[in-house]
Amino acid sequence: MSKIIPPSAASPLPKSFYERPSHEVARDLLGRQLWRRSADGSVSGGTLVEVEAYLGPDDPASHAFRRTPRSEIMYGPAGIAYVYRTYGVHFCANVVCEGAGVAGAVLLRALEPIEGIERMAGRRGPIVQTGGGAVVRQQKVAGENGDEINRRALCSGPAKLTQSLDINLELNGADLGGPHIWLTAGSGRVADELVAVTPRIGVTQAADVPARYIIKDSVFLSR
DNA sequence: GTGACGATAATCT
DNA sequence: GATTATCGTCACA
Repeated sequence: MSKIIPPSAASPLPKSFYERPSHEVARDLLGRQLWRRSADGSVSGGTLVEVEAYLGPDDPASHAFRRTPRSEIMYGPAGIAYVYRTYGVHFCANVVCEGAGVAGAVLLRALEPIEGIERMAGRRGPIVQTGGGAVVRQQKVAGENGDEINRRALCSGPAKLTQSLDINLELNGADLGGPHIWLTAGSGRVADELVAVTPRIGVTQAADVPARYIIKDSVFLSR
């Protein structure tokens, strides 16, 4: 019996992958694979299908539009994670790009779940206690009697993705070469014919700038 | 299928 | 004190 080698065991992408402008990195991240090893040792992850590029002082939608303590990480070296909390209740995960001194990052918005799907579903719901004690019912991810998990409901949005993969503020600044979080080449750079670019979602500034890169026929996109 | 709404805390002005 | 790179629920069509 030969042991099956999971795709998460592949070598992490090199630092040089991230040391490029955000738009290039974003485009090239499609089809690559994101992996997360939780404290219990389990690995979850899958193939990226939707990302957004964020720039520096020229991009009003970017946190790095102003250089502040929070955005300082986007001005630092490439190849590390930038994780922040939004709306008081969710996390978003980014990949820092460019060289030290130049701000840039790519927001990871959606992926096709491949490994650790049961764990993802467990982290996603069906019921969660919020900080204030309120009980919030979440989108249905599994049937009443242990039916098949709805893989589309797990990582089809930036905050769903972080919840499914157990990504939180502890990972802010983490090296994307592992061991807690890493990216691998997947099946390689996806063909241009599969890629589309649209305006970014949910931003109020620069709302018409095309910077959202998607695998256009994927069923695992947000929305 | 669409649109309004609230949760909730870090960050910045 | 205002804003926010979101999500799930509800009402309605």
